[in-house]
Amino acid sequence: MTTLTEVAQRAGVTPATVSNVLRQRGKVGAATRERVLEAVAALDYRPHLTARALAEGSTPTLALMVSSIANPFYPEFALAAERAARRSGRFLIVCNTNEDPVMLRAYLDQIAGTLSEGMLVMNAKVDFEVLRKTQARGTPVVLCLWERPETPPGIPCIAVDFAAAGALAARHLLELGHRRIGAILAGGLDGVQAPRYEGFCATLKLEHVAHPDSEVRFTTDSVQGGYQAAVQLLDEHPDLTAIFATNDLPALGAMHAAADRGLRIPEDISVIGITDIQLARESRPGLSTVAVPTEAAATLAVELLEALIDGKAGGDAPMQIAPAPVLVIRASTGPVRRKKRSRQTVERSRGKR
Amino acid sequence: MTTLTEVAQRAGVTPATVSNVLRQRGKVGAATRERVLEAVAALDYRPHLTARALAEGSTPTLALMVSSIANPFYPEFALAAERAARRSGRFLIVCNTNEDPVMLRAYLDQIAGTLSEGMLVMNAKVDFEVLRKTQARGTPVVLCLWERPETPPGIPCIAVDFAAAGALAARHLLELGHRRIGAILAGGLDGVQAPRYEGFCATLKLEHVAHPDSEVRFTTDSVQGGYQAAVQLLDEHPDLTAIFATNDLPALGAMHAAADRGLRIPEDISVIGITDIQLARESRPGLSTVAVPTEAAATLAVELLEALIDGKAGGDAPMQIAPAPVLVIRASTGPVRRKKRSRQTVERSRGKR
DNA sequence: TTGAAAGCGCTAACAT
DNA sequence: ATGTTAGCGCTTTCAA
Repeated sequence: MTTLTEVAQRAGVTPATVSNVLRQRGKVGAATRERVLEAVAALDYRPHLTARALAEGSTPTLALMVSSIANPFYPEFALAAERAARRSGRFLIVCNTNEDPVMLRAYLDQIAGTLSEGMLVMNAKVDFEVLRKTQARGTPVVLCLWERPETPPGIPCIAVDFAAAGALAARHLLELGHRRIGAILAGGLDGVQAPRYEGFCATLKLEHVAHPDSEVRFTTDSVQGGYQAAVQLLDEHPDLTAIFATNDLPALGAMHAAADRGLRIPEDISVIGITDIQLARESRPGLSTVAVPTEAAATLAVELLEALIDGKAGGDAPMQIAPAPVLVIRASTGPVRRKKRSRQTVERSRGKR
Repeated sequence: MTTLTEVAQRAGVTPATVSNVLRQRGKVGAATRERVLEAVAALDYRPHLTARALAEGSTPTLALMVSSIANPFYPEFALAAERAARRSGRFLIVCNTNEDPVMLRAYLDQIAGTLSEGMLVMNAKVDFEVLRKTQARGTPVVLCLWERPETPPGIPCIAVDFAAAGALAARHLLELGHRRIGAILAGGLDGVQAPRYEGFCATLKLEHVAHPDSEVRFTTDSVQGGYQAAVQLLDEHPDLTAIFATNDLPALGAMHAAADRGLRIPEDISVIGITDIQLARESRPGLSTVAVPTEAAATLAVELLEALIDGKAGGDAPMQIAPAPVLVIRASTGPVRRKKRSRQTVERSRGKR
């Protein structure tokens, strides 16, 4: 490994001078500058970022904590976050906590403030106390996708109005004439996706459309989970004309379930999700969904974190609201058909498939 | 931020002693040990990994260069790599080069040997010279998925026999009776996926099954690309009874194309891919594919890199071969149906046999 | 068993 | 315009 000192020796100057030309600090004579650059090139020198970090008191990296890279949404977010980080010359360390709070804590303890200057947290269930402690120790923390804009968590964060997303989905289905809509909630009533369901319910209520508890299913945030939930819903409520899922993955599963039951989408049943992940575009039929501002939220999160790092904002920085979710109509939703499906139709199609 | 020195002061000892108890070096009296630990707890001390790295001459991180996190295969690989890295207490920095060789170079230049001890490279098109230079500068590099086991690249690597994967796919289709098989090659004849296609062709040839050039399409490694390629193939060669794609994403696209054309899968047309990404399991019908040993390759890659870092292996380390790909039969492939095809078609396939 | 001291590679006052 | 000096926080001989 070549060091600054070696470059300095070869160029016949001191390390300080080399550092100056490298950092573009100016105040270096053109001649020496030349010699230094020549030496740098000749020795194939690369600055040692760790040493620089120690000397400067900060590392050019940000850490992103995700609960599960397996979920296709995270890579999309991570990609956007990395782009934003690179804009200010920072690297991104992706840490996968596997939904494990212990792992999250371990990461926070180990890399916050040492291997990285700041932490982006996307974890579903996080103990805010742990985040506050990290913050108190001096490393800025930003919660990336806070789902309740109406109640700031007391930690710097980017909020996304997920309730509005749920409402948008509900409104879309209502406008298409649907009145019997099954719902699939990934995670449960106390989970991070609950606000989406609340927004959905509120809109139905507003329009005086009944939505009995028997028409909701709680499941995991996966295609698989959505599939099973939809199977139950479809079997127990053959009069459903639409299904709303709080996330695209389960919505995709619901589409599969409907197809397996011989139901045509959207003629027999409409399906809508939330997020607009890449897959939603690529499914057949294309999944109607409510797009969440992934890119914008990631950019805002990085920018907020950087502001905190640079001291331009404090731990009491106001919550920032990401752009509003927008409805994306594809082929999985359509007007309700007058001629309702009868029990028999269902049985028949089931047998056929 | 609390430093070692502060802890030492509070415990009434020197930094060296604190370091010793923290590193479990033994040789510290039980009493002082107690006091030190107490001070550590009281001050909520966390070692500064950057400082430690500088003092020790190495950072506990590995970098993984991927060409595009957007491709769902990479997160799966990254997840496995991270797990393996954590086993030895290392963190993983994920660097997205966006298929851009300049970005790759920039990352290599900046973080190799400073922010990370070693580099895992998964990029499709890499300039080996750049990798060798990095290696020469002292930072180990491992190529994660070398696709030509028969010709080692001269850089430490994990090889996956992709040609065998292509052969397996071909054999499976042949055994089902298919004789007219369209192929979709993501990337082109000089791309990283070419060996898969070569393996496929070789097997067909071995069985004397014709595979004219007009029945291949080159496209991008995406659902979209596969869709378009399949549309062409299907339109121009209505007698095709199966489609082989060099990767799961385009295979999924091909399934969509077939469905859009009113073809039933696998009754009218069989589709098979390579890799076995999560999506292959979740598609409808489930995609038959040839599973690549993602987890094993990632683990091997990390272990090889760590061996290089620890000096247990040199830059001339032998190429390691990952476990052989295995055929995964799901619902997208089935026996050829004679009656579905035109008379002419049947005769033609018979004639070729 | 504990302490003192040197130094990892770099940066940043402060001198000259 | 360039050099000198003093660290950043930690580890690690080598002494005591």
